[in-house]
Amino acid sequence: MDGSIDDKSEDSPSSSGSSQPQNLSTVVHTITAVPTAIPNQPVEEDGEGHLVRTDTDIGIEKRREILSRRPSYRKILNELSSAEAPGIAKIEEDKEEEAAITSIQTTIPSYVQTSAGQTIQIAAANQNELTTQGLQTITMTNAGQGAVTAAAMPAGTTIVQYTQGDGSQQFVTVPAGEVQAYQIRAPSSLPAGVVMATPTGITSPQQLAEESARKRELRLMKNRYKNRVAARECRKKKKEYVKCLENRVAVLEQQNKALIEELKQLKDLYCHKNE
DNA sequence: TTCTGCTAGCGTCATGCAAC
DNA sequence: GTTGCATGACGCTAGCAGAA
Repeated sequence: MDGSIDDKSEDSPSSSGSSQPQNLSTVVHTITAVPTAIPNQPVEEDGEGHLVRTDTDIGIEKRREILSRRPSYRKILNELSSAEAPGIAKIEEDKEEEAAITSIQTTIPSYVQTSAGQTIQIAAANQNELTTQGLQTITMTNAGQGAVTAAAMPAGTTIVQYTQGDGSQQFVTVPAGEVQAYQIRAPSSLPAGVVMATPTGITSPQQLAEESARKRELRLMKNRYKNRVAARECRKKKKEYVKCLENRVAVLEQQNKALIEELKQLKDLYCHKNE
């Protein structure tokens, strides 16, 4: 470490995206220049002053274990700020933003299913009511009709398309022939805006597998929006954390300079005294 | 002008952890 | 045991700079 924050932070492997080889056994990551945040992380110099670690050395499992033990950015930052440097601001919950998020969260979309082969749009009888649930449009489209056909999707698959409050769209697929077997209900246990489709008369293992896949999709759909927001927050926090560390580095460098200067003066003084 | 490599940012999924 | 949150990993895209 030379005291400066390496631009190739831990974001590098992911941020480089498709340009990076994805074979984990051969990838060499350049990690963040903040080893204190990852205790006992096996690292080594790559010859250019960068700290690197190899996945082949530690293995994915171990790596995950190490990473999972890493405290959150907020925790780290708060510990940093409480331990020293009163100038470092703690990361606190952004109340305004939270409130905004809460209000946005009510726009988690609903979706419904009907018989296949139809393209229907559910219009709002009561626009206000729909708006509060975030449901702007719901469109049922048969993939066989080519409206929004995904690759490798069996012909006849029904696609449930919905539009979120922010304008983004999501799709859920239902295999052909099973749409009729579903009934629509809205259990109170589900969050507002989520309608659950319950299969009836499932017996074969294949149907069970499909059912579990559907359940998984439902769960993911339920979490998707929240997680999108959470990811934004997390990145924001991470940025603040990195900025904080950079500030800390700058402060420490200043202190280091001052101490060197002081040492120099003391040495001079000592030499003159001896003369 | 086109190509290429890099970086930043985003959405999504998986997973660990804490609270209930 | 379940649920929600935080965050790492991954894939994708857009923008930019330098090279051909």
